[in-house]
Amino acid sequence: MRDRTTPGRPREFDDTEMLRKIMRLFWKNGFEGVSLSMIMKETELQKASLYAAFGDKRSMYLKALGQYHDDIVSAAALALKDDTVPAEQRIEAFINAPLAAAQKNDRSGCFLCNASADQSDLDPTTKTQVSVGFDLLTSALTSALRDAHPDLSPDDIAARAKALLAVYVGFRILARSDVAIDGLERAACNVATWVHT
Amino acid sequence: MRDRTTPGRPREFDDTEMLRKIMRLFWKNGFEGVSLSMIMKETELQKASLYAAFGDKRSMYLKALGQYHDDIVSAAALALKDDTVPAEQRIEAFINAPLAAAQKNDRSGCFLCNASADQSDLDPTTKTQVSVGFDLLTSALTSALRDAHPDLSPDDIAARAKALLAVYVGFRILARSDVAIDGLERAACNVATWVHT
DNA sequence: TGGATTATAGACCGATTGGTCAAGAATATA
DNA sequence: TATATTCTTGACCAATCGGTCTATAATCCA
Repeated sequence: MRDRTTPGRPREFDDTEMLRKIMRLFWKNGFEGVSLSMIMKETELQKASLYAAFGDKRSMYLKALGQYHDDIVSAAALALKDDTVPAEQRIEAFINAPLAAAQKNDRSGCFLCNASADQSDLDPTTKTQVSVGFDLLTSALTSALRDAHPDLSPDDIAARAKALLAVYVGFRILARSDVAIDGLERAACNVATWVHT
Repeated sequence: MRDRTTPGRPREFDDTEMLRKIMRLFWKNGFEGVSLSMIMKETELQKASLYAAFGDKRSMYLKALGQYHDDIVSAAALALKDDTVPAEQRIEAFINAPLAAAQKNDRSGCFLCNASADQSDLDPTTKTQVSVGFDLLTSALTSALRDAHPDLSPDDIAARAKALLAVYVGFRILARSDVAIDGLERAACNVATWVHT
């Protein structure tokens, strides 16, 4: 809820909660694949309330992307930096997450990846917001790799981090259509050996 | 043009040529991001002609995806199997293609990857068609890897092929939003060392 | 209690969506 | 030349699109 010392009629819904519902819609269907009427149905809010709270469709999308950043990307980055877990194990978990989700028949993929494919070339604001997300993951991967291989040069670390991010993104996209998850699993094991050396 | 012994008024346009224009639209904007009026403008055809030739919007999309398969994916697969070029060089060229395109400021990415992110979870026919494309690339990568490492087991080869495909797809998606291409380039060098050992 | 302020409900808007239809134009065959 | 067949044109369709507006309801502060 919002600050309850504000004058006027209080908002009857929780902004963040509604943003999460909107997020799931855009995540699954892309920007153009979501209509205002879908959002109204999902949130059970009237159009005017949505506009008053979040602005037009584009800024709903961007705010939904921001929510994904706060909820999902940040958590993934934190997990990658959690030094109570062995570094290599953290990285493996990150790389395996897309396959684990697919095995649970969750084919929604990664909103960041979907948005990059869907809107980054069309809307500059989306592009920068997606970049920020990828940058956060890159820096988290970097710090995990540094823990795993203190001997490697910063350049090597950076290159490996980007390569691992590419594998992650690739898995996310492939898992959306590739039915043969087990094939990807063996690929993940292969990547794991790259990480270990 | 089509068979000229058909009765009736002859078609005034080349199907494949128009399909390529439609392909570029869907490639860049996704399924919902393209309207019939955009297609009419791009092809300079009337709506009814488009429907008569290609069916409704969904089958235009699928036919456009098929055209991408015939034009682009097949060519990439052939290049990967071209044994007049050293196997490792073929693979490197494949992995570098996304970055080379991005450097030329071509951020359209890969239609297959975009379609996987955009429509695979929504339309089963798209999903299988995308899978077919990815399968072709996988088998081409497999044969290149076999040439490069005749000593490796088929399982190892298969795992590496999928991992490389994931890197390729990841690069394609990242290049759509990631401005720092040089960072990805060092990552590609890193992947190259994986290929060589 | 009485403004001032903010939120909700739902009618309303022009524009655009994907898709169809009827009429005419261009070809092949007979 | 007549007819059957196919293609092109452009009007036309209901439905939906994103977005706005007005009236009313609910709250805060004085």
